[in-house]
Amino acid sequence: MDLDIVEISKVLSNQARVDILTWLKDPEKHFPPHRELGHFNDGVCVDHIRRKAGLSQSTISHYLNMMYKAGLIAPTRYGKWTYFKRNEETIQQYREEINNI
Amino acid sequence: MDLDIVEISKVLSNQARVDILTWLKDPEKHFPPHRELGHFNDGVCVDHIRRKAGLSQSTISHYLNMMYKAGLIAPTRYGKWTYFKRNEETIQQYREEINNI
DNA sequence: TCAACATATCGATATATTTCGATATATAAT
DNA sequence: ATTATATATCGAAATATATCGATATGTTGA
Repeated sequence: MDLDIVEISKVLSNQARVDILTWLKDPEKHFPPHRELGHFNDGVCVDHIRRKAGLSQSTISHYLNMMYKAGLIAPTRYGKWTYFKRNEETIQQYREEINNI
Repeated sequence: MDLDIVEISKVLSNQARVDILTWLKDPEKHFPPHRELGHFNDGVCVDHIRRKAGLSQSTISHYLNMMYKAGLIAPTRYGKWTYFKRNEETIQQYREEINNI
């Protein structure tokens, strides 16, 4: 699992994606509760992220997918909802790479 | 001095620029000595970086300029040579920002 | 002053990213 | 079955980035 620092840096080259990543750090603070789920254990649903970011649904879906492919977030599907939460392991690995840069 | 995390991430979104930054960490290891200057106290001249990276002179100049504008490196001019060295302060600030992400 | 050299800037083209609306897919509710 | 809802994918246009060769600028040395 060698981290691709360039790929992760591309994710972080966009303010909306940086915002999403930091919002997901503390969902209670940044998002309304999920109606169907009483918690944020698996992260936040795409629609909440879309509303908060103010971007189109397709753009958000695309951003989340690239963040997922870079290993920064992980999806969980419950019925028709997809929840995304941070993948702290990759984030920590990126921190360590940056510490060596 | 609020660090622009997006701007710095853009710099790091390219392998050649990441390489340059890491090479500059240990010039003795990565570059031949300067003919006119017996040291790397002010960093490494553009032409050495160009040779090592294998990119055109204009591309290297452009990269170094964007790295400079992001605050990651600092130039020193001696005669016709420009030497670039790392700006550890900004690099450290970026590390700290990433630690909070 | 002039030629040679190091670097910066300009202009151009190819590729990548951003962002959207439209459409497809999957699930849930009626 | 049909409709409504959530998300994903597709196709496209606008903008940005990558990268080069050519040219300009500044400096040194003959």
